[in-house]
Amino acid sequence: MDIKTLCLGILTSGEATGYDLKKRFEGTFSHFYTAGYGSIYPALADLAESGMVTCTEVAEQGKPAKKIYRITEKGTESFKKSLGGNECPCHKVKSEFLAMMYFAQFMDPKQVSGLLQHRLEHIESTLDMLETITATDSDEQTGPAFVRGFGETILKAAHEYISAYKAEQDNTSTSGHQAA
Amino acid sequence: MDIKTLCLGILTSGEATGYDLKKRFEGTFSHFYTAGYGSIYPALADLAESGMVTCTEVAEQGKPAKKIYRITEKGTESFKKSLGGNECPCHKVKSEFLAMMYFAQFMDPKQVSGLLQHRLEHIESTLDMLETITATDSDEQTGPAFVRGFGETILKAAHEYISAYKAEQDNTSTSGHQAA
DNA sequence: TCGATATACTATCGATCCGATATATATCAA
DNA sequence: TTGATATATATCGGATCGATAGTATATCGA
Repeated sequence: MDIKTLCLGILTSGEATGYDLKKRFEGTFSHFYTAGYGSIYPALADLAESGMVTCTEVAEQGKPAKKIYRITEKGTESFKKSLGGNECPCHKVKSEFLAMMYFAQFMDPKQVSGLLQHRLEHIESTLDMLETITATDSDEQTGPAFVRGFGETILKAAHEYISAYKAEQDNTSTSGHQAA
Repeated sequence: MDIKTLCLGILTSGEATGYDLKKRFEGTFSHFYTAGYGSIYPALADLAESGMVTCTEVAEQGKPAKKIYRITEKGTESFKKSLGGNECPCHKVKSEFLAMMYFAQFMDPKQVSGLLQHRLEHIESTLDMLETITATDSDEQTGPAFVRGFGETILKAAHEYISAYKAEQDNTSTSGHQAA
């Protein structure tokens, strides 16, 4: 499931511009997939070239021309095929946060606490975003619902774990000494 | 926290070859960071060139020569500095699994069930690995303990969520119709 | 004893991808 | 009027990664 395939998948639910796709990646998708313009535009160009999507340029007053992409029948076929083929889709986590935490012994407690706090806030804002989407989108398909629920479950578990650890840590370090 | 920094960090706990580092990435680190030889060897070469590590080539009977890397004082300094600097370490998930599940409506229930099953097994084996490590490593530092605990928590939450969904799904699809 | 497979160790290439950046305009707030 | 912010395009250089290759030993089953 590379970016090209994923873009194709999103386009099955309706036409979109590159900009629109980016919005999607910043929203519902942000908790399990990231993609910037540097990936999206080349992907769309490739898809257009191989006939998976059509591109219609629409001139607009004052604004730069839009390029609206629509999936073709060939594109839909190809998308379904790539869903069926590949047996073992990977699930990768690349966390600089955990990498840093692994070396917590090299940091002072205040910094560690800040790191944890920062992560907690990030988790909270992602959860808020997921909730907003749920409230808005009333007729959610089973797939998107599963993925959103997965995100919520994992984020809540992470939040709880980090909170508990942080509380313990903050207690230990304040009772023992006074920092500069 | 790029691969170079991370390799440097691992080397703070003792000398290692590129092969050793790969083993580390396949073990404790696998649930939050991945790195292959294509990243590790160039990283080590860079680190050696900039004086962060030294490289000692040791000829061995029958086997190819080992290159043992050791962190220098400059390297240790640099590592601590990079831990202190950067404010916002990211935590990214890139999941082909969730990307596919998002489009579950395009797949037949059997395939979805297989996908979920496969993921469950993968989670189970990762959990087993983490447990084995805990059992082996008796004096675990706070950092590694936090990271391992984080992994266990998240993996267990994911397992529970997927199991519950799968059970429900398998029930619905078998009672309703007979597949070809 | 032959071939397969695993372990130990090195290394690189091509493809992919991604962050940062540039360009343009319109609107909204200070 | 200055400067954010939103809409929309696009690309480049660099990071990274998966796959692959090479070399030697040891074990294990047929």
